[in-house]
Amino acid sequence: MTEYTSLEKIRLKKIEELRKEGVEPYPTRAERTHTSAQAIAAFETAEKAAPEGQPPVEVKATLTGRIRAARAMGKLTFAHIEDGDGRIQLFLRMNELGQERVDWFNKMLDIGDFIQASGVMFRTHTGEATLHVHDFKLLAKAVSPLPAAKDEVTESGETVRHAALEDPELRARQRYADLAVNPEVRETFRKRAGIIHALREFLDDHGFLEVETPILQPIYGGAAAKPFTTHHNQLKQDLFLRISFELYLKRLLVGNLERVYELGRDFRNEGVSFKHNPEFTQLEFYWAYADYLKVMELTEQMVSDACLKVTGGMKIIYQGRELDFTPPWRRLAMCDGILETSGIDIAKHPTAKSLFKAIAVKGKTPNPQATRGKLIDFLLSEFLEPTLVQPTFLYDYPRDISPLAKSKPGDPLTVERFEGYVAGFELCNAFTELNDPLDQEQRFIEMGRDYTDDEEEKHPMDEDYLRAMRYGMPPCGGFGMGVDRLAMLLTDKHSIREVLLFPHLRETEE
RNA sequence: GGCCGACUAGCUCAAUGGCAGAGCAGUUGCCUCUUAAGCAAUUGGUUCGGGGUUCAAGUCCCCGGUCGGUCACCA
Repeated sequence: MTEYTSLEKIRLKKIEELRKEGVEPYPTRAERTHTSAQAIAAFETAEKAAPEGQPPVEVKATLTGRIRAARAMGKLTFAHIEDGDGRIQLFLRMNELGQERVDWFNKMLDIGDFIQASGVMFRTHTGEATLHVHDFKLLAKAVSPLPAAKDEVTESGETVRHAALEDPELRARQRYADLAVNPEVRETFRKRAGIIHALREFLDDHGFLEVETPILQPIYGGAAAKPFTTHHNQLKQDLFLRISFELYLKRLLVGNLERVYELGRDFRNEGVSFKHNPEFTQLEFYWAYADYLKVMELTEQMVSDACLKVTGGMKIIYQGRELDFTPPWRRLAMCDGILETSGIDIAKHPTAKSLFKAIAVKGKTPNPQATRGKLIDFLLSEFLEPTLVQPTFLYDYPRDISPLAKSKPGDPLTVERFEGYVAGFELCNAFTELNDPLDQEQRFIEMGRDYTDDEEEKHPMDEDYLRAMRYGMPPCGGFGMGVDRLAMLLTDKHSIREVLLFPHLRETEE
């Protein structure tokens, strides 16, 4: 049973009164001729077209929106409504509406209600383009008051927000309220949509086919992560929510679909942090006859294209630092980067034991059980990652942490893999894909051995994937990117929660 | 999961261990160019939950919850 606050009870009473008066508080139909921005633009056009000293041609408009502010002055009322495009001021006067209607507006309508208002555009004494209201109608009554923000525009033109909805928990839990009162939040999600649109458009234009592969998978793979598990009752079959799209997309290359991509959700049953959410949006593409160098070039083009389309330029400010996405991005061999930042030359340490000692000398203590690859990964995150602020491709990774990547010719310990780093975190991951079925089978076996102490992260052998590869897979480059992280960069948000409409939150007692 | 911090009216925030407050929102008036409108009056509280110390707890202690930060985990 809903417990209503005193404010809500007052509004519920108003709803009762409205019904008694024969006014439907939730009418079925609404009309609108202009959005707020369109009405203002049409009025400004009319003003410009008018001859000197002559009044502009009358601009009639029917607007819809949510009441965000109201200032009643007896026989006169000013209000602001907000729609998807912005805000516009309404002007209600007893001369046109009669005292009774103006009083009714003030008494029965509240901030948060949706209304429809018709009238003629004019400019107030203070110069604001305003709708002079000749008729209005309630469209939807709000029972609960919005956690309202009030904006004050100071003389210097700055907007000061008063009593804003700021609590990050409440903003995430009640995203609808956050969106309703914080216009910049709506802008963030418009940008996010713009990024996704730009990525899709770029890949479509480059001949890639968008595909959809299973989210429910009998065997998970393509990344080292703990999966969510579920069960199909009728088939009595355990299933996993995918942790990546990789193995399915590469099967399609076997099927002669030469360029494929998928934009969708991955699920990983792991920690939640400012850059991790249990479900997140991933972009993967696979490109026959390309290698990781070609993928690098396509990546910097694709990301800079999205940046240009969404922000209007190649340079952005992220958390106070300027980042420049203009291609070409810096390319840095991982061993060089690690040598520069840590002083350790991994080429001189071919075994885990020797590398561990070298790290210990530097005063750091990684897990003593770690493989050589894991130790290199440790060096990477400990020393190198924080220095990778400008977009950088870090390339050539250790083989034993890259079971799906092809070895570098003449260097069996290294694979052709790169990761794109921006602002100190990983944005994307790509490699020349391993297409040798015998080598691939060997890698699965190696992974199984290395992870025996951690069953959940163990890479299961995917026999069907190997069968596909035995039919012949063209040489190819593959790519994966956390789209949420790109959205964080391009909207200047520190937390992934700010770019997810409904981020994962703990359950609350209701 | 560890550590640190926060949680008080619908919103934003105050309150040496000593009567729980302000602004906005709400309600009732006045007001025909306001824009955080103004003026006058007024309503509104399980101080996150539970336990303890004390003559007295929003404040101190313990347990729990949620959030934030950070570390760990995370190819």
